[in-house]
Amino acid sequence: MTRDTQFPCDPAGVCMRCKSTPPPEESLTCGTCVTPWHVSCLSSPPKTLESTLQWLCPDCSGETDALPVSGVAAGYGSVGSDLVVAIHEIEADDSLSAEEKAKKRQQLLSGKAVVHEDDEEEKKRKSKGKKTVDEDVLSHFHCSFCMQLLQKPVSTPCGHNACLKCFLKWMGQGNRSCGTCRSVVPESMISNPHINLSIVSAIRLARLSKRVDASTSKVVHVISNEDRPDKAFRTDRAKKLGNANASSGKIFVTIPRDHFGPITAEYDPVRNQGVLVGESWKGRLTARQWGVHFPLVSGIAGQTSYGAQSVVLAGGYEDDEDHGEWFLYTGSGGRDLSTRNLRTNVQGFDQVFLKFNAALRLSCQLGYPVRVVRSSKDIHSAYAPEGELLRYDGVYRIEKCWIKVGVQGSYKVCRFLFIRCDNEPAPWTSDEHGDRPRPLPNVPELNMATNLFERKESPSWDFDEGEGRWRWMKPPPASRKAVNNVKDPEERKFLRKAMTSARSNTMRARLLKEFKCQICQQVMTNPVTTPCAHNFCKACLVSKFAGKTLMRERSRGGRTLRAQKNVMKCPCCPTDIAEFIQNPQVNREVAEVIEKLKKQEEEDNAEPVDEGECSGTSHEEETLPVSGDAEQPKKRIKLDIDAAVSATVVESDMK
DNA sequence: GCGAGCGTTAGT
DNA sequence: ACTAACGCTCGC
Repeated sequence: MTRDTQFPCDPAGVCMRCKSTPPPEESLTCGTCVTPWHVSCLSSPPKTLESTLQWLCPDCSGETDALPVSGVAAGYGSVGSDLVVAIHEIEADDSLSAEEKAKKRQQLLSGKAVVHEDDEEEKKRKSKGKKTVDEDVLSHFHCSFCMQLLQKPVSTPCGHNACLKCFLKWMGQGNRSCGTCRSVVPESMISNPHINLSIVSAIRLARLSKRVDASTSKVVHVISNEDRPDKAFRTDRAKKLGNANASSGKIFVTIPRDHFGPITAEYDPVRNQGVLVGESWKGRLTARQWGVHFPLVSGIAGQTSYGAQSVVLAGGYEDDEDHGEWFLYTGSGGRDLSTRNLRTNVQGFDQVFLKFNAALRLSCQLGYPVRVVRSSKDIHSAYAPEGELLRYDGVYRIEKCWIKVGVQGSYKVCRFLFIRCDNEPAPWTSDEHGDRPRPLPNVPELNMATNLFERKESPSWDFDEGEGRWRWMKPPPASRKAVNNVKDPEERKFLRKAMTSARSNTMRARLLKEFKCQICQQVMTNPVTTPCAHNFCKACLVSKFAGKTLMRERSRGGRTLRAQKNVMKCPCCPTDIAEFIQNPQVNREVAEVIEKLKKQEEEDNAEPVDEGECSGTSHEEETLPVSGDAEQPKKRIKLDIDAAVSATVVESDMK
């Protein structure tokens, strides 16, 4: 999920979005708040000279009020976002007045009308009297006039903050002093007030964090994911013991576990391309990391009353019959697991349409696309990948399912007829295009089948003749997977604590960075804001001009001339701040926020994390793989003549 | 190469 | 809480 957040340039002229310093020709100053912005980082930069001259920044034009809509479901046109659906629902509700609708819309967009769980969390937090970092920041930055959260904040030399509008209004009434303390405000600030960008950034960051909290806290596995290493790993101790799966790694895609259909680019923040047909992975752990098939052992991913999302063909069941574009799959269960060794196990009893088998049957009934992964372990299949790999082969639909007696003789197995229905060609073909609807194959064993089930309703995923591609003809099922997948309550508690702590730590660090003194580059102590809206430690600024007096005595040839004013340039810009230097006042609101953030940091650092609580997870391994070392899937390279010539880099699975 | 012996995850 | 699940590694 991407969030289109726009940021202006900071007081040093560095774009807060791309962190570069734009040259003057790429910098645009807002006509209203005189804030500089980096043109190439604007989502909708002005197109004509005229509009450039009258340009209003996203803050002043209200552009940022609109939350970007994301998370459009795969293949289902432009509809499908929960947010869009919710807004449509509000609009369609005749029982609401226009005003009520507007209010509901606003609540929705500001994240207030989100999940009940979060409300409960919120209540708990409030009852405990604990505020989050962002709440704390927001609560500090009130305008001294309107008492609302600062909008385009300006800071007076006496250290008080106000909205630009309120400030201008006050001055427009003929006042020449601070609305809070009645100190005189210099004429230069009245005629040319500057926005205090440090405060702007702090408020933006705090707001952003609130939004992120509200929108992601429901999908906990994505958050807890961040504590995981990029690679799945095993500890040395675990290896010695033969403990295969000490920990699975981070999930790189943003789909929930119960996501149906292809994994498209919008779910792939890492590469922004989605999972392509033909991509392969070393093992189940890495295949899981790219979201193609979540279970580590089970061949079927699914839920009884919801449907099955994916299957693996690994040759574990002798009855499987693979014809590439279609195959016969055997259900799960019915095995004698007494020795707990799955691969050597034999059928011990009949399979029934329960659990995963029921999930597959439901996907058959509703015509859902089921992701198919082939494993090189399937030595009987001509279509299995070579090398020790798992390969994503695209989506298939289950057309029929039934029960037959398995090849092992005395026990019944569930059978599923899978037919390919993907928009990308299968890895074993040289076709340019994906599948076209194909007739049902002849399946002799159907003559012996019992409990035959066929789809009667129209399939959810079907071929659109007009568009010439497969797509969701009915909306894909909304994800039901919301809550933490960590079941152990202790582990859950620990993760939750670690998560919130980590998140607020980052937020705190980022906020503190926004309050850096432009002279010592440290977080400011006794912050002062110049009339040109640059922030420094009081001590840094004063010492910078130590020894310099406001007036300069001049003498020539023994004669004393009229004293001349000393020019003292702001360390960040050419503004003369000599007057301000005479009596710089600490911006108390900024100071308080900094102090609180620092205090929280100290408290957190003093509180040791009990590692014992999370034994067996990431802390055992000494040599944890680091970020950037993420194992990316291999894309199978299609061999054409040109490629073959330069194919010294052909992937290992092509030998 | 086989299989013991373990591991994690998630459905129910 | 229980347990099934087309896995994984190491030692024999």
